[in-house]
Amino acid sequence: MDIKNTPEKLLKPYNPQETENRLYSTWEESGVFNPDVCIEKGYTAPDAEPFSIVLPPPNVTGTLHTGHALMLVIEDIMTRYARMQGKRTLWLPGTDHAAIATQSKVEKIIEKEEGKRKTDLGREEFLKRVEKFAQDSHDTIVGQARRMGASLDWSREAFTLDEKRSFAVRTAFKKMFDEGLIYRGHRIVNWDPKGQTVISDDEIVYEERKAKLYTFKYSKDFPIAISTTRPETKVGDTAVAVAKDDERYAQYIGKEYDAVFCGVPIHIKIVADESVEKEFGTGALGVTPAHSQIDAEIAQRHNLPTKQVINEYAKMMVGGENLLGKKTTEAREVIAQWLRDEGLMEKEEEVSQNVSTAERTGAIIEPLPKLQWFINVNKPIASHSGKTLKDLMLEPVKDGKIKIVPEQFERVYMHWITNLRDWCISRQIWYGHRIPVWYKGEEIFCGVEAPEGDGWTQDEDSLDTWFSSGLWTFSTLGWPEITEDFKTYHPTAVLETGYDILPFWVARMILMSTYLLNDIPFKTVYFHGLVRDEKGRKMSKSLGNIVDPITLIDKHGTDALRMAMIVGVGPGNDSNLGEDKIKAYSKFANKLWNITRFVLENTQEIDRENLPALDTEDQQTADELDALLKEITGEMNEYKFYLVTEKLYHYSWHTFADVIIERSKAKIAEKRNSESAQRILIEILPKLLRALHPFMPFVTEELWSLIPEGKNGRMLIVEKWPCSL
RNA sequence: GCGCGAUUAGCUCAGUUGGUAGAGCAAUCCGUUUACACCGGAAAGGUCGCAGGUUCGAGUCCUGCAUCGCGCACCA
Repeated sequence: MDIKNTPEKLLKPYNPQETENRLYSTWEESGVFNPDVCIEKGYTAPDAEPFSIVLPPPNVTGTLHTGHALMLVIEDIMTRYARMQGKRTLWLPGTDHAAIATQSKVEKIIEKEEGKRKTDLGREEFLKRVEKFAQDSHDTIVGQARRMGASLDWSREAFTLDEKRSFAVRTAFKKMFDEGLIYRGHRIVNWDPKGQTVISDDEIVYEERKAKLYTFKYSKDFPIAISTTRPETKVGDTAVAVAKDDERYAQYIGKEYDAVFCGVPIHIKIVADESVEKEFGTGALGVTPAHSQIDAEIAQRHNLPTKQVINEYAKMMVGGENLLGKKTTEAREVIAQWLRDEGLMEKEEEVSQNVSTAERTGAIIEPLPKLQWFINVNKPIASHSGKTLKDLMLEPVKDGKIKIVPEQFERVYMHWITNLRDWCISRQIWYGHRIPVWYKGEEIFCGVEAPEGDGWTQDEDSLDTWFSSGLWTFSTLGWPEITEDFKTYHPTAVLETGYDILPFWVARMILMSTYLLNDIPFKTVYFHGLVRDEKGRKMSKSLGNIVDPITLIDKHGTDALRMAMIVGVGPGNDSNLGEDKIKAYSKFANKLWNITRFVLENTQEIDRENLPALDTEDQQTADELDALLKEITGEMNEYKFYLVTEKLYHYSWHTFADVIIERSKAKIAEKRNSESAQRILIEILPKLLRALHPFMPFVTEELWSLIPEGKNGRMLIVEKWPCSL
């Protein structure tokens, strides 16, 4: 065979390192990631159906991990597929300032490197440092996304804390404030004594620990014994609650007692409450309204006083020298010893209990009464015909306007919304959107801009980061301005993210969109699973098994990593990323390379203007491929990429290469229907490259540039998908 | 406590609407160096967690159980 006309590079194995960055630049410079350019250049019809995805913005807390890599791969597949279908396709990038996460990361760095605290630097200087860190992280992340081959429209990039998004946040806040959905109130909140801020229920991580359950009486003449793992809070008790129908205690209900508990005078009323279980412990519950959510609710029902005994630093606020100023853990021991000494202790038993800790700082949460901002999820909204935010969040999923893939997460979503409590949106941190509320004496002003006149001070708190991310599908498109982009691309087609983020983010986007726009934010939610190591363990710093996706790319190429992450991994399923699997697909890239070489070398003399007829055998082969393409197109539309990739892999290797190409060798050598054999080769190859492009964009684009279809036509990225259903 | 998922070849996992099991990796044997050794061919390997049920027929549907994992709640 004449090798002269074979492109030089095909004579060596496929080299992703030489190819990938070059091709990404070619795509980016040609502007095809931008749907406007695609229309301008005639790749997309001006009236084409829009398809949009907003990138779940990675936190600017460092670098991308394998979870991000998976997200980029799946969304890039969706985007490239839509683009090849001729849709007006936008995949919009951005990053998230991630308030608490970023701030605490920078705090840790400053403390480690300079031994300073944020208060040593002051708000302004500290924020400068955070912004510098955020900028660096952003640059890293953007570079990494490019390495993944992500066809994101960088010209539209957004940041949750930039000028436009801040304006959207203030606009949304004011609307909710004016309608009474945002309120300020004293409530028991999750206080993080280390981070010195409130956190939401979702930022709590439960850790199982061993604890001691103490059973005792407040004093010798107190009639009922109670149990607790936290005796130090008992100096703040104002009642004992028992079950209504508990005969043991019925005679005491309504009575009041005075006692001196470890030197602190307390006044206890006995009440009957429905939340008390007779069988648990002694069947009596010491009520500490200031330091327990449940107790606060009991206190409210019975009009009991609230007595705060623990401060923001988790230290005792009451008692004599033995208690005052002590940490809660120390005070616990002091009180336990006092109970033993006084002969009040009835029982001490080891129990295991779930301790609430803060996700970011690891500190044990101290429930405290605090003045905070909340979003009321149960208030009927006049502008939405009396529906509550909860209703607005439930409806689109119930009605099927929003589909969740895989389906089982719909129930998880419903369950979560149904149990939703008011959302605490204020945080005592510096980095983030400052609450757009100003005070002057008794006056309060809420506005998109600061009020006119002197003497106003802005609220010190900032907003929960999820407030701004809730607006993400439309703040990125220019809202509150009604832009062309907003009109074209909202609601977005798909929201693709990890299932662990469902309550945090997905629910909040639905809340914001349905309330502010009267529209859904996306039509489909696609959840991907966790990426674990090859042994199925969660990747974690302490295990030292974290894999950097960029290292894998350097070693095996982006296409190989992408395939390894997709093949056989259904939506919502966790996957194990082993290097063997990646190697297998880097071999596959090379196999495609050699397939193309063989086809080019063996079909050079064929007359493309005047193609010969196919013999029966090859005609059947052609029909089989069309059937396969039809099948996988259906699966693409159902997001079953794990099946499509497996089938394409198998077809390319074990049908096209092992059967069809092997057969053609014999036919060409024996001059038996050799023209038919050549024609089937040049028919199959371009179709395969098109179908594989969303998954393996680099090697397919490179090969496309070497075959006549690509040499004489457009880039593969803007070519047509090989099958229309 | 409530809910969800998993249990298939040595390992990691596929298996669309029920028709006597598949892939990758590993291991065995044979072959090939003019598309590709990042190759080809062959053989081997499974009572599809357990027990019932529906059915002509169940990995697939139903019930119960076991083990593992996850989420939510409780945690006096």
